[in-house]
Amino acid sequence: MFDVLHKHITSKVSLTPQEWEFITTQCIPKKIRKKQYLLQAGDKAEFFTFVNKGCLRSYTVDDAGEEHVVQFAIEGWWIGDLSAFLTNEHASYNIDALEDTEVLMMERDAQERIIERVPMYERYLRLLLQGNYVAMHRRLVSAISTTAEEKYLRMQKQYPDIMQRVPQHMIASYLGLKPETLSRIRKKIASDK
Amino acid sequence: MFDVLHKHITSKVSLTPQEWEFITTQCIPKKIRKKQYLLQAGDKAEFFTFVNKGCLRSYTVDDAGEEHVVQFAIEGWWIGDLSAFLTNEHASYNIDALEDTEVLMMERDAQERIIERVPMYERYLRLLLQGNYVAMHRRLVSAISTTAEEKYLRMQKQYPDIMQRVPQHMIASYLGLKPETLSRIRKKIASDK
DNA sequence: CGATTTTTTGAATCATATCAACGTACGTGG
DNA sequence: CCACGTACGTTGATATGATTCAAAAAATCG
Repeated sequence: MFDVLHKHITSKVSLTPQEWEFITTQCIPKKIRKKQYLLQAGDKAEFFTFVNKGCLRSYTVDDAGEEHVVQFAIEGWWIGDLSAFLTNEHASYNIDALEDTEVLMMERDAQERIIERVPMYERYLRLLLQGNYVAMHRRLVSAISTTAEEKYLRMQKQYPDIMQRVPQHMIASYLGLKPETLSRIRKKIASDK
Repeated sequence: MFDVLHKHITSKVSLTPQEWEFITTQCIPKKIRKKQYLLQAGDKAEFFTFVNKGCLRSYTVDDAGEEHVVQFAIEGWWIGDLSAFLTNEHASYNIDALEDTEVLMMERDAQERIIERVPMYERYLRLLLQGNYVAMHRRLVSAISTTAEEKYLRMQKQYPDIMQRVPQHMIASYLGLKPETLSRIRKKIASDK
């Protein structure tokens, strides 16, 4: 049940068995069926979520009613509206399941309890935030300064596992492209070989 | 000399006079002439910089030799290669001065000394990082899902002060546009009124 | 199996980039 | 302080990349 999380944390920091035991007491396991919401825009963002199995996606809806995928998360990823979680505000994203999914939910208070009891946990969170920050920055530079094809190739290289399991039109959305455009790019790449 | 920084920190957290005094001892004031580099890609990112007066910009250079402006910073802003600073790696950005500029430089060790002595300083940093994160996220969504004109208008709304003092082609670069395109957008907006 | 969603394809259109030329502002050395 | 050279911004013509709209083919779901 907690294997994936244990592996993830101990790949970054060391824990004593007691510390790990405590962390597990703070997680709320939950199963989510495909298409079900985990979080909706406007909800209080009371928790952050670790994916044990399955696949989730977060997205915003703009004024024109268009969905924009913000993030995908598969096994071993955290997902949530980080800025809302940190600032204790209402979520501006929706999160839903693209497959039947098992997650561990951690409430804000639970995070704080862990930080108090497990000194290395704060470092783990900082590393997580940093990694997130760096990845987002790369994505921003790519979004601003490359063509659609380059964006697609870059994503394929960086997240090959995700490409294989999420619908193509959501990848298009993540990249800021129209589904038709992505379809044509794929065709072109295939024929280039 | 330290007024701007004092105002900035105390707008987010409270400090005792002694704490503030200590912080000032950890800052290295420096003057930078227009066009001079503060940091070059490949340098060790040993410090983070607070702008007292003037204007700086950070940018990357891509494989094709094109510059991409990552950030501007005027009075009251921090600037640096945050990911390199946090991870203690080499900078991937350049930072140079767009005007004659006065900064306070803070080394990594200095930040750590302050964190030790001034408990609220860590919270200040966290708030800074969060704000940064949220702003970057908005910029990303804007980059992915809006037209050139919308990006320009959004930036004008969010950073009117910066628009007035940096060269137009750098704003274009920040937005991921060509200078000619930005010129035409401005013309169109002016005539729409 | 039928119904719905997703992907593909085509043609027309729109937004932005490119290339080239020109005018203007700017700062730099004489 | 002036004059020259370089940067910068604007404009026009054209090319390219991406979107839009419509429809058909393919995949998935119940």
